[in-house]
Amino acid sequence: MNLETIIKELKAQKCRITPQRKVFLDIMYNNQDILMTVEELTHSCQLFNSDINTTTVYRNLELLDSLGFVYSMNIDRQTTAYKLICHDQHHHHLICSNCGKMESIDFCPINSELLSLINEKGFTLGEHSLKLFGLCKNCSETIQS
Amino acid sequence: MNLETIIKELKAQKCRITPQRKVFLDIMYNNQDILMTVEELTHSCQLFNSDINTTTVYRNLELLDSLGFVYSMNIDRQTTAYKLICHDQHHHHLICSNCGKMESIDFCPINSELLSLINEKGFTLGEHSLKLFGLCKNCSETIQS
DNA sequence: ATGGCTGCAAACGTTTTGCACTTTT
DNA sequence: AAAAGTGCAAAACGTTTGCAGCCAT
Repeated sequence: MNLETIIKELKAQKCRITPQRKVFLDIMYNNQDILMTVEELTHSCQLFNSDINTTTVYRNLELLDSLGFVYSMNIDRQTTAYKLICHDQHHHHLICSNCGKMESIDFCPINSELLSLINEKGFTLGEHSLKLFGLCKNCSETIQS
Repeated sequence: MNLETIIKELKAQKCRITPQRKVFLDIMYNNQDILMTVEELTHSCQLFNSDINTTTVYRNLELLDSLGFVYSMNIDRQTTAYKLICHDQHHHHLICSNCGKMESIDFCPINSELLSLINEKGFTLGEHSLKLFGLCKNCSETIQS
């Protein structure tokens, strides 16, 4: 899914593409592999448009979130980080415990053995996600040196 | 892993087992399948000991967290929920999107196909977690009626 | 011209901290 | 007796909201 698709969806919702929003969307799109805090997002946006306010970042995050375009997680006790969800298709991930980078993998764990196990439990399967934590190539090299 | 093991570990860290802490640990242990907010934890603790303060709950959560015994997640934009991590062995989970209940499954997705894929990417595997979201038996029956 | 978007400042709710006191060891 | 834990109140922090003005459509 590309940026144009997201912008099209926003326009369909009667949202306007202001300069601030455009910069925000660019930043989110260009960093779709990493989790970013509100502070980092604001700072990155300000490199392109000095008029962007933290409040605006929050409001734009909320907007994207309401359309299901945002994935967020606590990175520590009082910091939440965000990233864009650009699901071309369904994917599972390698996640670097050091830098937070997510890399998609072309592998799905759902097989017949698992499905029959789920059935036995009376569980109705919805979304699923396989997350493999560890160190990405880059970080494991950096940390060792 | 049982409660005694956790208490033993706490004592090894020179922590004291006060009445408040004991109640807190009991509550965490007895609710290890569900995510609980600080408010819920405090309220539950107060049913057993009216002297437990929110601050104490926070401090005990932090203590357990520092020993790696706590799993936490944002359940909405401004609420975090916690649960005890009692890993007898490594486990994967069915998670009910409605009630938050986690049920362990005896299945692991790591196989040779996946391992060679990870190797190709230069990724160093650490922890991994398969989460299957959906509705537990109980909730799917309740919701349909 | 309209209605959505923004920045600012103030408000809000959760989490943390300082301190005096109590309790476990 | 010493060290750790507690409750309370205050502080700190991230996030949200109200409002007046601005700007994309």
